[in-house]
Amino acid sequence: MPNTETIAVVRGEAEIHPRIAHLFTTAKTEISCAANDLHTWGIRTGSVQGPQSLAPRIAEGLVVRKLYRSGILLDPLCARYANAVQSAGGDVRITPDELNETIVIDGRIAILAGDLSHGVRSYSVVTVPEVVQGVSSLYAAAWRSATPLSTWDRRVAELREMAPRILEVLASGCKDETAARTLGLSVRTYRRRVAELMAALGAGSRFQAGVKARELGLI
Amino acid sequence: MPNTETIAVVRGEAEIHPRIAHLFTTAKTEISCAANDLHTWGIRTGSVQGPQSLAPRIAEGLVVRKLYRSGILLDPLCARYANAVQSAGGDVRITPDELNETIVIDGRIAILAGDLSHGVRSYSVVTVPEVVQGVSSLYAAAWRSATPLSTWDRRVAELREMAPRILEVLASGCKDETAARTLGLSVRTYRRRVAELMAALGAGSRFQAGVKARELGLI
DNA sequence: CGCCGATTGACAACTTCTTGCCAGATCGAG
DNA sequence: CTCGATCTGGCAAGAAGTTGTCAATCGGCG
Repeated sequence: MPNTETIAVVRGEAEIHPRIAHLFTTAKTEISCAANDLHTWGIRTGSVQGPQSLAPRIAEGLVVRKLYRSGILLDPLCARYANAVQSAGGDVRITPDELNETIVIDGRIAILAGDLSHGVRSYSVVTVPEVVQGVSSLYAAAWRSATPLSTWDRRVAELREMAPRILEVLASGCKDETAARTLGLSVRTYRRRVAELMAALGAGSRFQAGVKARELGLI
Repeated sequence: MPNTETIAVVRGEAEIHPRIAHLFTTAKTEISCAANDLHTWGIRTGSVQGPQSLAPRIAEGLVVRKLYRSGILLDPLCARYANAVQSAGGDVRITPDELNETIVIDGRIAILAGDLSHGVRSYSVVTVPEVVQGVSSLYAAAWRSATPLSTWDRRVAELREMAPRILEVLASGCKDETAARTLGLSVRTYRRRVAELMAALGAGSRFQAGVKARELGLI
């Protein structure tokens, strides 16, 4: 077998981001991407070109699918990016569930993001047909159960506006009564907002919500 | 006035870490440092030399004072580093309070860490005598109210060992009863450990604890 | 061997949070 | 102008978390 049909492990963003950028520019039929945030695949850092650059190729038939966690919609920058992908002709869906961060290119190459180890993240670049097929199936399943961006964005647009202030008072460690007063809301309404934030973050406890908010750079 | 007596603003770690490294090697009488974590001043990333390199100069009379947040002692690497500074002849104190991250060199230069802005941190490098004096005074006040490392470390040594597992179940979002069972503890004991963690992190709510744990890289 | 200090687990009181329900207010469409 | 939809705030029930107290256990020390 040609040695391109292997699994390569790449360590660190400096290594993986140029490869992704290259793969994105050479993709012919399909780019499918699942991300918990806009950092993993070099989008936030600008390592990958803006979605506008894909528009002509989408018009020519390139299929672009982006699957994101709902939590990222709480960040105005991320929300704007996701909408830009949609405007460029890409298809964007949102899920509240934790995602296995994945990229599939042309049904032939799959990139899977591993765990952080000593501050460095590993990525597996796979070209074995059976493995790529399996990863594609998993992606398709997650895609099917997700919700269109427009539906989610309508829901979180207002929440996004007040999310920074809510997260700030939550992160200050004070009680709901104090937080509500600080924001000029009733306790009930404040608690509604917190519940919405937790739902958007996919968090089952306030501790978990704090961790996720921090991970997403919302705090 | 010589233009060295100014305030310079430096943006980004790549800029500030080499300067700090240089200042550390040229310091004559005193290095005072306050850090909320071991990342801000380039310690965790290795940009600054290990504490052993200071030992000969400490023996010659260089005074090294390090003031850290109690939360960092939950990280074995950080705890080891702090103890190494102490072993090298430095003086290390611990506070549960939030710190204004500062370095003072020879009572003549002060470096203050600002807030993150768009993922980049600003640092102010100050040589104006009056300002440096004021910063030194603030540092001294925080130093006086802090506790020796040995006292704190005795307290958190056992907590440090089980902190990863506790933080992991906390971050999973499950209830205390479930978490306790997962760790093989009673609910009361689990809650004692969580309370100790929150105290070490200086957190008043679980949400705040989640944020701080994530910031410290404990999760 | 006995005593003492530390720790654990059970129980409980209290606080804080989660969510449902309902009345009233507001706003937009017909 | 009316009506329906939506949101807010108050109230409340229940769940989850916080902390105190006490009895039991264990290990170390004299």
